[in-house]
Amino acid sequence: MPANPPKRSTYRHGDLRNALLAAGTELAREGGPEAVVLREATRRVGVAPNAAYRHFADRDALLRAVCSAAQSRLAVVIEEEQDTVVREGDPSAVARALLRAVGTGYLRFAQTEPELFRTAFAVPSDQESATSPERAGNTGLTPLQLLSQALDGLVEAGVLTAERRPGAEFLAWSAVHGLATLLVDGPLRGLAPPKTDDLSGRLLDMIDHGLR
Amino acid sequence: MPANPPKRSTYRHGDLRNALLAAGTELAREGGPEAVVLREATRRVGVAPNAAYRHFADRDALLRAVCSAAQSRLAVVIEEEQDTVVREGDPSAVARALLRAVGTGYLRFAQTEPELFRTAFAVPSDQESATSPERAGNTGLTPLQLLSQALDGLVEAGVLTAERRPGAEFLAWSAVHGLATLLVDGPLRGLAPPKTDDLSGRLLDMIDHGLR
DNA sequence: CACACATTGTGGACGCCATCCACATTAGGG
DNA sequence: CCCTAATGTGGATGGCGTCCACAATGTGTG
Repeated sequence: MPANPPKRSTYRHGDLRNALLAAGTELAREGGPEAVVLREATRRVGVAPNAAYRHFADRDALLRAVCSAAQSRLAVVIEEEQDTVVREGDPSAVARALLRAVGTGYLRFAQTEPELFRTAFAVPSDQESATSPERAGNTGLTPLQLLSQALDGLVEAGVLTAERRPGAEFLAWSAVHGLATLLVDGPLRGLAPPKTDDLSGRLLDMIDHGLR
Repeated sequence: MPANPPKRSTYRHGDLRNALLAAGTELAREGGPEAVVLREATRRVGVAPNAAYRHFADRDALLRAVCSAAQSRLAVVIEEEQDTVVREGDPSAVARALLRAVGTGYLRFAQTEPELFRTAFAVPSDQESATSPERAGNTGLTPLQLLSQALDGLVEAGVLTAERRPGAEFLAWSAVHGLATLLVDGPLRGLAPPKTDDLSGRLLDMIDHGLR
């Protein structure tokens, strides 16, 4: 007999959509996308299962919202990483450091919040959703847009030729995303930080070198 | 009242484990890992749901078996791609072509059988399972081992220094795997073959160039 | 050759989940 | 102040994974 269920005094909750989103995100953080379960989310919020249907069409809609929130978190982590870059001196070095920061932040997020990272990519996206404001960080840019911006910077700084620019985001993204998933899900799971940092560094070198 | 259910004459099935594995693989091919459902697999085989438990500890065990089968398919596709490489002339060119074939086969599999590809990486693996014979192709090597072999070839041919060799499989794998998932699950979903081939080619160039 | 026993398949039940319909409660606008 | 639309509740349905008891069958032993 749990006295726990956070009973409301009011019949209305007042902010149920956000509360469910938060609960769902917490579930995702704990157990990945499979753990985002409607009934459990409503339970945690202290509301009947059906109440969720007033705010989300179905479980998948909730999962999509959680996914967007996770992407937004990822964007913020990348932004934080980019904020540590000193923007003085050789412009081409700065541009390269800003690109590198995208990868570093991406990989840091994957390793710090593996389940949330998995959730961020659990629902198939497309070109549209990859630029949806819901998935943006503090700068208003999504992870993909932050990457694109960094690559534009490379061109401006003359590090990358305009000819090689189109589609370069997908090459860089592929490499970083691939390593992230191998570290989180794949055979590299549970690799210790010194080794992971080495691999990450070498991968970013490969991009830096191979993109040109 | 479906007259369909393939009734057996014998009480014993005879090869239920394999039949379930085949049914599960078919489900995966149609709908990815989530579609690998015990009850549906038993239904297709014409057996009671519980019968599955004589051969698999639980649903997850079946999924793991399907996953291994999918990895094995992937290995075969890579092998097929490598078989098209003419092994004459400049040894370094051959070595590089053999590495390229790994990537090409990998990406071809992902695009040809997207759901099966997703399933192949649905269950978290580790260093051990990545070399399990269950995941091997006709040569007895798993996808990861085929890649390692190709990289060893690069060193032998003098294309890659021994110093850069250790861990190189994870760099190359990251890039290819990342692109594959972006094409299957991510924002590149539904990209048309001419464009995907272009991207794939450029990615493999990036690896070829950036690994050294 | 018969019979006990381990193996393999069946039937039925339980609890969890997503989802639907009908109903209850409440906030706000006419 | 009351009517209506929005929001939360209760109860039901059907699917799923899994467990237990039981039935059918293959097999090795005396």
